[in-house]
Amino acid sequence: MSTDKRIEPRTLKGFRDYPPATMLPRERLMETARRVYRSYGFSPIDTPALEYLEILTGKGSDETDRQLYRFQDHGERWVALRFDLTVPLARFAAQHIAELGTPFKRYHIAPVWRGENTQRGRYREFVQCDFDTIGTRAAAADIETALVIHDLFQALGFRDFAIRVNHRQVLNGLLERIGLGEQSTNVLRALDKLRKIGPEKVAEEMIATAGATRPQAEQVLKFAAVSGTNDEVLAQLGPLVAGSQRGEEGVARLAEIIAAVRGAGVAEERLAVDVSIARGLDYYTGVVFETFLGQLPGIGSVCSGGRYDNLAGLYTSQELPGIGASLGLDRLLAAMEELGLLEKVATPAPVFIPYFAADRLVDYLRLAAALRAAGMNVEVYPEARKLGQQLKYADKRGCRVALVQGEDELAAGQCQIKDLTSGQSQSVSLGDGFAEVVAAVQRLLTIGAQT
RNA sequence: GUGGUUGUAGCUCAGUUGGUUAGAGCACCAGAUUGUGGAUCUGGGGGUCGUGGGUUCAAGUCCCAUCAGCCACCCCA
Repeated sequence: MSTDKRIEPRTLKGFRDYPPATMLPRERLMETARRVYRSYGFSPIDTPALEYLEILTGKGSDETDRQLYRFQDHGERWVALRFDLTVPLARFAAQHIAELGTPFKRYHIAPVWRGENTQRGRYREFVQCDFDTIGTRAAAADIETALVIHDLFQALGFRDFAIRVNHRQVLNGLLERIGLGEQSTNVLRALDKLRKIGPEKVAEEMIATAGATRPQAEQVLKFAAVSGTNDEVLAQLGPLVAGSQRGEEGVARLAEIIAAVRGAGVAEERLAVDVSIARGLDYYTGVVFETFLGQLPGIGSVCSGGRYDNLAGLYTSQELPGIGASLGLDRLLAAMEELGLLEKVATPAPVFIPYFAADRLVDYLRLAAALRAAGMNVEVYPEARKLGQQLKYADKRGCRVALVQGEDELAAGQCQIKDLTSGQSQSVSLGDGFAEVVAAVQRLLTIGAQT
C-alpha cells in the first residue's frame, strides 16, 4: 500500500482504547463488583447493546433523549444504543418476569453510550456495573442496596467515601404542602445546585423556571438547610413534612434504612441523610443514593441509584417496583488514576521464564506448565535472546520472579529463582515434578503480596 | 448543544518582534558487558509542528475553518 493512501488511525471523540496497563485494573474492578453482587445473591444478565428506539426514548429525561445514539439499521428499523442499563432491565423484566419470578435480583456489567460532551471522567462510551432488585417494595431491599454499595467500596479498597441518601417523597411531600407539587422537577433541578451556586441563585432559579413565589422558595431553602447527624436531620424533617402523608412515609423509610444499616455494623459517617440530593433520572420515586469519594468530590457521584416504583409500567400492566444502583466504572477509574491508587503493572503474569538455552524450550514449557497447574500465571519468553534483554523486558512489565535455567542449571538439575524486586537469587533442585520450585515461587509471591 | 482554553518526537515540554537543515529530557533500539534487569557512558532510530485552507518573499509562529483534549454551563456514571 502506498503511503498517501494510508488511513490515519484514530478513535472517536469520547471513545477510548484500553491498553493492558489500564485494562488490568479495569478488569480487577469488574471482578470485585461481580464478587460483591454475587455475595448478595444477585445473578448476571445481559441484554443487546441496540434496542428499538421506542424502547429507549422518553424513559430517562429530555436530556437523555438528546444524548441517544440513534440511526436506522439495514432493515430501516429505527434503533438506538442503550444509554443506561436500567431501561433495558425494565424491558427485560416486562418480557421475562413470568419465568423469572419475583423478587428478581440481577447484576449487569456492560458498556453504555451517551452522545454528550466529554470531560474528565465523562466519556461517550463507558461501563456501568448495575445491580437491581425487582418486584418488591420492601424496605429490606432499600437497606440491602445501601449495604451492597458500602461493601463494594470497602472491597475496592476505599476508606474515605460517603453514601448520601435521600427520599423523593420527602421533598415532594414538602412541595405538595406548600403548593409546588406540580413543579417538583424544576424545583429539584434548581435545588440540586445549592452547593454550587448558593441559596440566593437557587431561589432566583426556582422563581424563574418553576414559577415559585419568593416565600415558597424560602421554604424550600429552609428545608434544604437542614443538617447535622442523621438522627438530628431526621428529627428536624419530621415537623417539616407533618401533614403530608407522602412526606411522612418518606421520612419514616429513611429512618428505617439508617437504623438498619447502622445495626448491620456500617460506620455512621458512611451513610448520610442529605436532603439536597435531588438528582438522578426522572424515574426514581423513592429513596435515592449517591456516592462520593472524600478525596475527590469534584468528579461527581461514582455510584448512584434509587427506587423506582413503576419502571416497567411503560411496557407492561404488571406492577414492577424495583431498586438498584449503578457503579460508574470508568469515572471511578479516572478518580483512582488521579489519586494514584492504580498499580502500575502491565502483565497479569508475575512469573517470568527467560528462553535461555536455545535448544531447551521444552524444559521451559514443562516448568511453566507445572507452575500454571499450581494456579500461577507464567510467561515464557518466545525468543532465545540475550538474558539481560529478557530480564529487562520482565522488569518493565512488572514481573516479580524470574526462573533462570541455562545449560549449567539444567545439567545440574537446578533452577535459579530470582526475586526481581530484591535482585537476589536462590538455587533450587528441580526434583520430580518441580515440587520444590513451585513451593519456593509460591512463597516468594505470597511474601511480596503482603508488602 | 453553548462558551472558554490548549494542540510541536511514544511521553513531558522549549522554540525570542514571522527568517535558513525544528531542539531537550524521559522512553525506545544498539554497544561498552559472548549467562543476569532497574545505575552510568557512547551511538542510533523516530516529527505531515493535530488537520485543511488563507495572508506573506518567507508560517511551528499571524488569520479562518475543522478535529481532538481540558474547563465551565447543561446533565450525569
